[in-house]
Amino acid sequence: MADDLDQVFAALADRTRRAILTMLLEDDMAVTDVAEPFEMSLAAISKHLSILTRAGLIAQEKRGRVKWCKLEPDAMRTASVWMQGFGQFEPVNLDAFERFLAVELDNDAQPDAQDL
Amino acid sequence: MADDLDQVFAALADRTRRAILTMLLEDDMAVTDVAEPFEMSLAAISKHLSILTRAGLIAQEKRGRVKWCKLEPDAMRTASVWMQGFGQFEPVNLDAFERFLAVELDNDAQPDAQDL
DNA sequence: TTCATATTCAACCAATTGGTTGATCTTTGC
DNA sequence: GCAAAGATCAACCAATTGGTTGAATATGAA
Repeated sequence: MADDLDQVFAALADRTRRAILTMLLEDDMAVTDVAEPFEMSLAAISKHLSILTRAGLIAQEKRGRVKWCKLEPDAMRTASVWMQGFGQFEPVNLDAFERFLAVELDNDAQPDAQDL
Repeated sequence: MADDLDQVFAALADRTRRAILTMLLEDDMAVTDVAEPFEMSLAAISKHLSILTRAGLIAQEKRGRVKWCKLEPDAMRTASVWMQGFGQFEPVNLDAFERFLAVELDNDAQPDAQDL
């Protein structure tokens, strides 16, 4: 029922899942390692990961007993193109992104610190 | 609790709301006119519009008894920048966008046709 | 074989979402 | 003043979401 954009935007509309994507930007990770920084059960993270997978934002590949998660950056393109139609955003401002990313990493990927 | 990105992405994760934004791309509209193409109560559209407003994606201004809705394209910039960090998207491909928009207009803004 | 590790499944729960209907409020036109 | 139009509010409902816990299912290591 829900189209691709529904799933991509819905997947992105959660702080935990965005933090996961940001972590995966650095490197591929196993499910347990993805879960480590969060104050939340492994099962919850597992659910988040399947939502991200269904949206096509990540891919999961099982090797042995470990399931590796890696970013699928292509999946965001359609959504990104959709959004760009609504403003004349200057072509990728990487500086702005780097600054934003730093903040996101502080706020999201270290829930212990933010929840005080 | 939910930060700005939460609200923007959550607002975009709904076909009806995306259709509304697409309609507003053409021109500012009154609430009743926004509601007209949808098979849904005015109250439902009113809720969608307040979600879009809370997310900062549109602004509503009351003139007389009519409330005008207009796009606030700036609000999407932060989200767009966030997304662009995950892929090396070629600088705005307007052709692709135009094609995509045509499809969105057919599928979303004319629910009668799509629901057959 | 046996034990531990990696991950998911299943059932449950509270909160949120997207919709409805009917009442309400404000503004306009006669 | 009064009725109609524009829009929201309030109460409700079913479905979904984001989390929990405990059991189940691999797989790897000893």
